[in-house]
Amino acid sequence: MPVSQAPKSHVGARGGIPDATVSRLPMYHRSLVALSNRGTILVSSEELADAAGVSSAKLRKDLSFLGSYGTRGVGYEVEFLLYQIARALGLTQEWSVVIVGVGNLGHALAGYPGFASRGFKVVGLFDADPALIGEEVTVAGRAVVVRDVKELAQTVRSTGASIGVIATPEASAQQVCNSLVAHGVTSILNFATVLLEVPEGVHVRRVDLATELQILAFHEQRKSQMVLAQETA
Amino acid sequence: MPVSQAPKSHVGARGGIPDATVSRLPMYHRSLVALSNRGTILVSSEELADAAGVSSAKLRKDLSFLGSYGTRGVGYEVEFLLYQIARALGLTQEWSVVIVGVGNLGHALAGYPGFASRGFKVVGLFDADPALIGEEVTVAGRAVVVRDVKELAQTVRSTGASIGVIATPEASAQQVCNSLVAHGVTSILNFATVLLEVPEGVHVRRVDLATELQILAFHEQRKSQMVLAQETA
DNA sequence: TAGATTGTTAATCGATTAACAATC
DNA sequence: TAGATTGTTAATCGATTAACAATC
Repeated sequence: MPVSQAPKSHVGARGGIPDATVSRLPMYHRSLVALSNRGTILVSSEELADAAGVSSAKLRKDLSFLGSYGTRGVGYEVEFLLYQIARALGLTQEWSVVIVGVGNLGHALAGYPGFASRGFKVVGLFDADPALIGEEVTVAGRAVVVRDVKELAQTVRSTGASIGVIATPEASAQQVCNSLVAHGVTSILNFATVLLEVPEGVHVRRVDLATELQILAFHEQRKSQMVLAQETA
Repeated sequence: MPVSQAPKSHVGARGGIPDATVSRLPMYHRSLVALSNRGTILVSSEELADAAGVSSAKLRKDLSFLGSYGTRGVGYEVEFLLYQIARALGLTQEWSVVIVGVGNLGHALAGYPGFASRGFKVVGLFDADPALIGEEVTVAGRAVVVRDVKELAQTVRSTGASIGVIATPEASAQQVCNSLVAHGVTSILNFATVLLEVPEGVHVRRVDLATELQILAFHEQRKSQMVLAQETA
């Protein structure tokens, strides 16, 4: 009884790109940019998968969710596929971003060259520390002045920024988050250790440096245990 | 025909903790530390799951891979569970870490308070820039001097550091990685955009700020598309 | 004993993979 | 036509979830 027609197509078809696939699209995008810079015209799924560090089967499956952008027996046109992935990710439009917290991490983020090249425009830098307010930070060649976090509302409203980055100490993260959300930000990248409470519809991604190190430690420990087990055996 | 006995138990049983579970252990650890600081003695799976932002079923399933550390009808002892998770993650031992690349990001990492409190000791800071070499950076109350990346080998050997953090520009990342691996580092946290080539047995985790922002942009775009679709309908 | 909560089971779901038909 | 490579299928695998028996 083949009843497997409707259920899967609901997810796989129009619009619904699996999370696992979305998380790999930036890698494909980056690999294609590198190929493009080298002047490569065509690329096979095998070559691109190699560059991105995945299997060719996975790559083809992933791309199939975006559409049918290759040519059988030939491969993919680099520029065309690059555009299609950029479009799927939303990189063909400009996104206004505000960064709250301009300590070392905030500085690192503001100076990150990967932002501007992918359509992210830092329209505001904010901090609560008077020592930092007024400082000029060079972001993608433009000078951006660090402003008081109290002026956040105005900037978010006037620029229509929909993405906010929180790089503050833990203690102020939730408060900053509330303020961002209240003024129209609906996507937040959180570098603070706390789990943010947000209303439904607001998307939060948390990047925690300690988490990454801890996972690394776990694997490191497992290695030494394996060595020990071998010695015992 | 119930043949499902051996296959699953191979992964679920001794030692083999699923990747998805490992990735959540740091969150549980953090939540337990918070509870411990508040003086909480006992916690139920429901409460802890809430604090960590997961379902109680998922939490109990995750914890069951570590062992049976709760009491039915009662809950989990905070201090005991905290220790067990720390032990599983390898946080009961000290890990020596070297950080290569002491720009804004490297500074942010070195100054990150979450390192020392979880047993990570920064034993070396390295850079290739003469302007940075010699600078004293305060790491967990100790002064650590930034040294020339050429002296990396000596420090890794003498301290037995097994974890390396790469916060260099893209161009030097692979070279630094090779050097780390050559001198005994077997786990690497990579903040550079490139995909590092490493020999088998070396564990690499990559954290890419641009990737995170791109995934955020994807979801943000999907929201606006949904709004558009609603308006059309 | 009655109430509470864990640890485990089994069903479901989503992601991965290998194989290959479609097609350039 | 022969060779190459995509896009899709179907099988497998791992993760999630709800329900509940075990047990404090």
